[in-house]
Parts: sequence; C-alpha cells; structure tokens
Amino acid sequence: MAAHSYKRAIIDAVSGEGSQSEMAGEVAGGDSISFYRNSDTFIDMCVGPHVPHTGHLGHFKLMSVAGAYWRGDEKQPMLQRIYGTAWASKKELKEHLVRLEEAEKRDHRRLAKELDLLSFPAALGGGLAVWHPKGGIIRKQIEDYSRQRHLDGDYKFVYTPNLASGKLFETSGHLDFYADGMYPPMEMDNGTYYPKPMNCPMHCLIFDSRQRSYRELPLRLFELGAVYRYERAGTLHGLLRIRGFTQDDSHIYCTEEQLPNEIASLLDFVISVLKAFGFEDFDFRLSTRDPEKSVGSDEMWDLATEALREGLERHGLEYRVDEGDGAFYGPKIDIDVTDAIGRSWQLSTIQADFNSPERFDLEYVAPDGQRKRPVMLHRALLGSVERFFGVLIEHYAGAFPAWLAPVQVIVLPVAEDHQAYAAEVVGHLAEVGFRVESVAANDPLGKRIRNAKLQKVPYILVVGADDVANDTVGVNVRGSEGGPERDVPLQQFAGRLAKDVEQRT
RNA sequence: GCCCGGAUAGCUCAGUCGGCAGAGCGUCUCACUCGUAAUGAGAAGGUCGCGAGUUCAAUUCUCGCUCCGGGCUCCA
Repeated sequence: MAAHSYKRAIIDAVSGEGSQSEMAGEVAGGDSISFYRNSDTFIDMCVGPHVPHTGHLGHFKLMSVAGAYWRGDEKQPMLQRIYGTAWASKKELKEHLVRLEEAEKRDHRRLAKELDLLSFPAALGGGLAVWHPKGGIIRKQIEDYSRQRHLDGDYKFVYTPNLASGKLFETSGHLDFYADGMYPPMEMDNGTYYPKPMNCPMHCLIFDSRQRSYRELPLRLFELGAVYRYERAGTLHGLLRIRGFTQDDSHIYCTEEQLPNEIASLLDFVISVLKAFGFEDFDFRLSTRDPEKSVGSDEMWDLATEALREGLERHGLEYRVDEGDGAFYGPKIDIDVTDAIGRSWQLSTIQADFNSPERFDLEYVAPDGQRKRPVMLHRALLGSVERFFGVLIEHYAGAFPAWLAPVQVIVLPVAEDHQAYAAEVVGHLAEVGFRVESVAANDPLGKRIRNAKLQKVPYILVVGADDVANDTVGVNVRGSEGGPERDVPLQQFAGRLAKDVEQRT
C-alpha cells in the first residue's frame, strides 16, 4: 500500500469528512471496495481478482518497465508499471517466449534493414523514411496494381499539391478540428500556407471547377496523395506510425440516392483489392457520431449512418458498432485485416460526408434543372501506402510473393565454366520482364545459396554442366520442403514464374 | 507529449572505475572452381549520435539536443 500513494489518497478522500473530491465520489459511488492481501506487506485495493498467493503465478518472467498514466489520463500523474508474463508450466512460458521471438523476426523495421528495403536516417528527422531500390520496386508494384484496379473501376486520376492556403483548411474545417495534427503554417507574400493533412479539400476544388451535371455522377476522383500529419514524438513506430505518408485516396461525389449502391460496390472493391495482397479475413466496424467532436445536422448524420449500415447489411457482413468513433464530418466503416499470424490491422476506411459539400457549396444540376447538393464519400483501401507496406512485410515475413519480390530469381553458376550460360539465363528471363540477378562463382555454391535464401528470393536457379548441355536449370523453390528440382527446361521454368506473377501467388 | 532505457566499424554487439577502441559477420584483394544454407589467407574500415561544461586529458563524468526502443496517451 505504501507504494500506492494514490490509492491511499482515494481512501483518505473517501473516509475524509465531507470530502467531495472526484475520486471519493467515484469510489464511494460504487457498490463496494475490494482489497487483496498477497502477503503481510502487500495489500492492494483492486477490483481483482488476484491469485491467492504469488506461488500460484507459476512460471513467470519479468518483461519490461514503463510509465502509465494514472487512470489512463494523460493529465494525471504517471506511475511506474512493471510488466511480466506468467504461465502454468515452464513449457508454456517457453512457448510464449518463442512466439515473441518469432514475431520479432517479422518486425518490419528489422526486415526493412535486413532486406535493404528502406531506412529511417536520423539525419532525415523522426517519423520519415527513405525508400531504397528494393523497397522502391515493391512499392511500385503495389502502386501500379492499385492504379490498374482504379482505372478498371472507373476512377478519374487527379494530382494535387502538397501545400495549400490556410483559407482552404478554414473552409474544410480542418483548422478548427485538427490544427494540433497539422504542421505549423508558412507565412508567404500572399498569405499563410500549410502542408496538407488530407487531400479531400483539393478534390472538392476539382469538383467545383465547373458546373456539374447529374450525368457525371458518381464522380470518383483518385489520387496517391502525400499528406503530412504531426504525430507526437513518442507515438512514432516505423512505417506503422509515420509523419509523411501517401494515401490511396479517393473522393466519390454522388447523389443521395446513389449512396447505398456506391457503398455496396465499394465494399466489394475493397475486399477484392485486399485479397490480392494475401489477406483473407476481414472485420468491419461502423463508427458513429461523437456529438462533442463533430459538425453537421443530426439529419445528415442519420442519413449517412444508415447508408453505411445498409451497405454492410446488403452484403450480409458482420460488423461491430463503435459509438462516437466517427470522423468529425461523418460516420465511417473501418476495415481490419487479419495477418498470417493472426494479428489484426486497420487498413481501409469508407467515410460518408454530408458536411464538406456544404462547406464547399458543391452543387450539381439535377434532371429537373434544379441545383442539388452532392454527397461525398472519402475512402482509402490500403490506407497509407507506407503503413500498408509495413503490414505487408510483417504479413509475409519478408518473403514476398513473386509478383512483389524485388528480386524474383537468382541464378547461380556452379563454377566459372558455367558463368556464360548463367548470363544467358539471366538475359532470357530479364528480356521477358522478370527481375533476375546472377552471382558469380567466387564463393562456394553453398554460401551463395545461403545468401540468396536469407534474402528470401522466391526462386534460386543453380546451373552446372548438365544444364549448359541441355538448356535446363536446377530450381530451388523458396520454402519447399524437398530438395531442388533438377533438369527443368528453362522455358518451362519461365512459364511457371509467369504464372506465379500473373496469379499473384 | 509523458515515464524508463539506449546510441561505439556497413550489420550485431563487447569495452574503456577518464589516458587517442575490439570481436564476429559483411566489404575489398589473392588463392580455391566447387551441384544445393557459411572455403582459406591477408587488408581496408571508427569525429565512440550532435553541442556545451568539468578536467592536464572526455567515447567514458555532468547538462542540453537529436534519433531509436518498450510502454502510456493520442491518431480527421
């Protein structure tokens, strides 16, 4: 109890005559207060339960210490918390520790370094990354795929700048609601400018650039847009929490009547795109209005919330409702994916917005010639390309499928005599568009195999005298249990790789 | 932002109770020419994160800053 002066304070406050402190009121308002005694010297006021005595903890290991705000409120003092893990048996404890080690091996920050994908140089500043060639080619594959899907989905590609006048963010409401998350303004000769924290205000300007007809709706504007948001220093975490990132962002302008259909087809689109990246399990969350932190009429909110709900229900999707978790301008559906080791990541978001069209005074001409207000949907599928890549690295543990792998094939000549043939194989595969490298026989074959495996290359081809004679290759498939496949005709291998790439497996 | 911890070679890390710093891996050179997860020998490689202070002397002690890690809080 001596170590829990705050609990002492609660008890004093509760027992103190006429005390009206918040804590006292809160505790005294409950049905009862429970105490647990684990030894003569450790008595804890706690809702419990506690184990009868520490012997029941079984096999444990202390893991870390960290600060934690009293009652989870950052305005309150900070306490020291000691974290440990306890298991019934030594075996289970050990298994848990092994699981932690495995998770650490897929940490995207570690793999990004090991696989030379990207880095976070201190000289660049916190929460900012530079992409190296191998990370860059993967990113290009991701973005190219996204662009292709959006082309197919009748999205219109737009580009907008990284800075905008403060007036734009006054109009959009961001300066009112989100100034803390925006970078400080730049004063220039003709006004005040901010790095953009969102793309939507600019897309609204594009909509508003001329008179719009109902015939144009839904108008789907798409951009891989870089945004900058101030994240507090202690919250930064590799690619998963970063200060500059790129959204696969779209704003869809449609009529109120089109909204349910548009949401329904969006849900299909999201799921289909995420599945291409190897995700199979999805969780849906519907977030509703927080009256304290929102704008717009109840009518608008109800309409938008119902449209989202209808979209989910039309698909028969199970979803959870997060009351009060909506954006300031509207309700949303967030989509979480489950990765290869069962962890959940929030990626996609679909947000209804009746507010921005109002603020930007957007209109279209209806069939009857009347001017009407469009409805707007914000949506991102990957969310942030940077964050998505971080999740993808962890999902695949760095072993990217062939269509994403920075190097798809490494060709290893058994000895110097086979070098010329290895170069031929490389030339042939490169010519048809594969990313392929060769490593000369300066080191023993075993070592070169090992290095290629550590780089998680999908296919390692070994070529020796037999292969030179017969136009074949020895194929090592990443992760295969059996030994290498010998004497595979080169054309046959090329066909197999092409199929992998095409099917994104 | 807050609490605790950290920053030494390209990477992983040891070390200096204050006296111009080390290993393994990697890199480079030479030899080896090898059929499936580490060939051998040699060499190069460091403003000991940045800035101030104390000291005859600071990578080491003190202070400030930057960046990183584990949490907390926050995340349109």
